[in-house]
Amino acid sequence: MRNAQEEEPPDPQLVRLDNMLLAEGVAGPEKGGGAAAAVSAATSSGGMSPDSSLEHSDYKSKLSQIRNIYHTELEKYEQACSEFTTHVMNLLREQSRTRPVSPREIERMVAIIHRKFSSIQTQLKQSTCEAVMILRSRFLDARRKRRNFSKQATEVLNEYFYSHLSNPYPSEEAKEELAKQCSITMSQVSNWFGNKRIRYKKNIGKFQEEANLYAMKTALGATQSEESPHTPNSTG
DNA sequence: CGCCATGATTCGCC
DNA sequence: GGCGAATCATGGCG
Repeated sequence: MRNAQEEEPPDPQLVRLDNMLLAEGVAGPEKGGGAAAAVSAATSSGGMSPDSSLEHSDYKSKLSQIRNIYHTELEKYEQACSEFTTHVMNLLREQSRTRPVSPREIERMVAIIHRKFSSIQTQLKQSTCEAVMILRSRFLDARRKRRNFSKQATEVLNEYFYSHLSNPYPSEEAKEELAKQCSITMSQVSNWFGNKRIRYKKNIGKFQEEANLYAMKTALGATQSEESPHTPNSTG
């Protein structure tokens, strides 16, 4: 305890950890709001599939589990820190009967103790962050759970894309309609069109066959304007 | 298993 | 906030 005397600025690593725990709703003020905010932040761009509410609540319960552990541990450390501090103060008080103890020395001791305990807290924060990251990658990274859309959904999307090939940018209303028809979210519709536009542009030749197919389909749909029960086309 | 298709995410731009 | 581009990670087929 004699060394480590120099004043260190706030550890950027620690600040980073604090920010992250706050963002994840682990270190936030209260339970419900924090976790919900973290989830909504994590799903801001990619909509979650509608059937993921079960996994979603699973995620929330696991996150609050992590949160509880974090808080009890943190509280334990803080309590231990203050207990140890008063203990050392008592020792110093005893020593002051036999030798001079300057206020500066007391100050220094307290600072050293706090530094030690805060380094322990940093470890706690680090492992908590790690746990949250693992949880997130398991539950919220939709890339790990990608499922191809149904053939019918892809058909609906392709029909729109190729019949609006000159301007394949569906409006909000159109996206909503497509999402409803395909039983997917609007974010997924946006993702699909984003991917489709860039991939179509990159290699128009590869999509020529597909383009012709859907051009023909819409042409047929326009002339027939009705579909018989057994034809596989679904121009609606 | 290797390869490509595909849905989702990230980053930079406006 | 939406978009293009690059990238990630999985699905699916041979």
